[in-house]
Amino acid sequence: MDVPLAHLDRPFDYLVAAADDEAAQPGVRVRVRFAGQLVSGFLLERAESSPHGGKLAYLDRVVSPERVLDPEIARAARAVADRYAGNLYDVLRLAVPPRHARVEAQPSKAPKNNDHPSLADGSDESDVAGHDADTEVVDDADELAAGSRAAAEGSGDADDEPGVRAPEGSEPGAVAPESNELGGSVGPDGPGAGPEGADDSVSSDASGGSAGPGGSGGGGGSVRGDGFGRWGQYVAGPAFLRALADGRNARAVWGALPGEDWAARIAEAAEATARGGRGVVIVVADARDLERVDRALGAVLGPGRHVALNAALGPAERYRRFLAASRHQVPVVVGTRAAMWAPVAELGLVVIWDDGDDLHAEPRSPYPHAREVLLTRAQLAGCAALVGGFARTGEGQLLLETGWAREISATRDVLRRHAPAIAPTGDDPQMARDPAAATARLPSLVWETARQALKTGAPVLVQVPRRGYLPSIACNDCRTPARCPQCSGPLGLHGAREVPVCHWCGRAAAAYACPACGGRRLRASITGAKRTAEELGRAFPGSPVRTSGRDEILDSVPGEPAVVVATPGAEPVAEGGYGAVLLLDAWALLTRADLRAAEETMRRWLNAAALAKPAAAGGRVVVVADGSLATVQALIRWDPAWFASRELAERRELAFPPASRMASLTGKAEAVADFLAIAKLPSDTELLGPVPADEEQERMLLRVPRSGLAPLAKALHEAAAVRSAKKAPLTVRIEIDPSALF
DNA sequence: TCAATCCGTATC
DNA sequence: ATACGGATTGAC
Repeated sequence: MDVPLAHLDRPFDYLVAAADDEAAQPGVRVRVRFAGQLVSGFLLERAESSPHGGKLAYLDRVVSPERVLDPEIARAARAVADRYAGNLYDVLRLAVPPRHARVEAQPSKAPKNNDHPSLADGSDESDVAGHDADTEVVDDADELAAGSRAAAEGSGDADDEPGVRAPEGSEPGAVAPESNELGGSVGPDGPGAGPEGADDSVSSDASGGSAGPGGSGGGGGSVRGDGFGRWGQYVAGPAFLRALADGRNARAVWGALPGEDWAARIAEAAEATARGGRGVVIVVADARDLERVDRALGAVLGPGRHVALNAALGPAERYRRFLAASRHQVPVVVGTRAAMWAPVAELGLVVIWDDGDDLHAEPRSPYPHAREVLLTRAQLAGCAALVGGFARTGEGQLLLETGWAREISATRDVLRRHAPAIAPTGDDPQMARDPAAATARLPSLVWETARQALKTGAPVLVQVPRRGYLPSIACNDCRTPARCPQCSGPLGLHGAREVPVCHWCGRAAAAYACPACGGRRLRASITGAKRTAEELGRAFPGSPVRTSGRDEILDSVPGEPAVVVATPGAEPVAEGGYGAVLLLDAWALLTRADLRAAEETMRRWLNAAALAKPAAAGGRVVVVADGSLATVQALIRWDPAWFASRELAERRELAFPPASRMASLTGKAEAVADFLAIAKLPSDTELLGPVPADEEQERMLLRVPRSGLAPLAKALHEAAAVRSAKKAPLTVRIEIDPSALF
């Protein structure tokens, strides 16, 4: 029910009048009288009786017979709300788009074609008009128990509900189960799910060699193909597709080859799943990626078999496409973040592409991340999952290390055939010190590489940093980022003060000395250097300069000589691939005041470098940085797996997420203090802070071991419930896995 | 002794 | 949030 109070975050039972009996099915929107006023809600479940002692009221009305809340979504939403210490209704608001009555009434013409005149829903009959509940049948009125038990209160008592049985310690919401057997074999078995849950998921399968000899990674037409097509280039690729077609719940983390037409690969995976009679949900980060997958799906599936959900759609079109999925007229849904909640019949596969992109983090309470939502759905539904990207996140690595998922990647051999030649320029202190005027001093390798590429008739991509990164500090001598000696949080310089202060715990590090070299002097990091790139462009008068950035993003550029200047995430695809990719943002990226700085740098570099031609076709990548840095090493060798494993190991050592889990509490100082006084935090909770936040607020960070997230989330939600029950005037914002950790 | 008010608690 | 009940206070 649409009440914002944490202590009312549970189902309530109502009687159903005989007139509503038919329409009042699980999943419909309802209006009920609650505490004297009419509120909206969803009907979760019908039941014969209620455990509620007091008197029951009648459902005020069924808003519409459309069953917009799929039971699978309802269960996942409850799990996600629990994981994020949020209210179920807040999650449902994200999951079910606002109703559009006119669209709902229109004959359900499926998106593009769709022939069958759909199920004849006698919806004309079920008008929601007048009905007086009171008179008629008081006694044999059904009662709708809104699932007191069914909603998987997670905690409550030990009586769990059949569907949500999960192995001990392997909370679906948690990114990776603590303990687990072979990937997926322990997953709960949905009611009519396919063959017995057994799956040896992606067994290694050496049949990869038969890949098409096509060579060039460029998006050359043929998408369809022989057997497993391009998936054959990956170890375990064919096995994965076979598992999808057979309806087994294989789960994989996929590192795409440079130049890969990844959208086509995803479409093929979707097609295999749909061929096996199951549904697919695909989530990508932005509209450009969506466009690519949309096209690829159209090519592979044919018309009318999928819908694309885009945040930019108007309410009517958005609801129309949602209904197409909800009414099971299409087996495949692709979209940006909000599509993570798309209902499909018989969920068989969830896919997320480039899960490190911060657009996957939902900005509305309770701030669930698309990867977590999709993996929770996969876990609960016992279906397959694919986490793909050129880069690999710490979370992706964790899925592999815990055995929850298997790796899909190419052998070094295959990789070598696809990768561009990548080289560092070596550290360039002048560049670092004075980026704005550095053009003349750009390492000659950069110039040479660009010039040669243009000469061969290919475009050149220049990746430059965006402005406005948070200033952080690093050792002036060796540039090791300065971290708090107490809690390993990043240090920053507040105002003109000279003493660095920890962004996390607020402690001043007066006597800071660099742990790497002992240096005592600190320097602020670089901000932007766009001008550098513009000057660079002007240095090649023969070639046009095109820019792609926040204001105007280019989808693609032709395969002709041009200098393309782009900020991370806005790089256009080049027809036939870029002859050269120049990465000029090393220091700005690497010294960012974010604990994910290195991972994010890697992701952006790989995403840009993946657009280059293979080395054999002349593709070159130059990164302006010191080749001895681990991040640069990983790029040169195109080894995101090595990098992610190293990164995760380091985070384990420093107790950073996802090796540990964090939550943040933000609010007025008194409110945060009150909250903490009430909360019964698990004993292994570590408190960091408080640290000042915006608008006279402060922020407290809580840290627990990775396996301890569920109890922490529960404790936080309970504390919020106590506070809302006693009408605490000042609110505290709870964020689990806060995205901006600095 | 009754009525107006305050506080705490439940809200199906 | 609101709405209700039971306790409390104050005036007749």
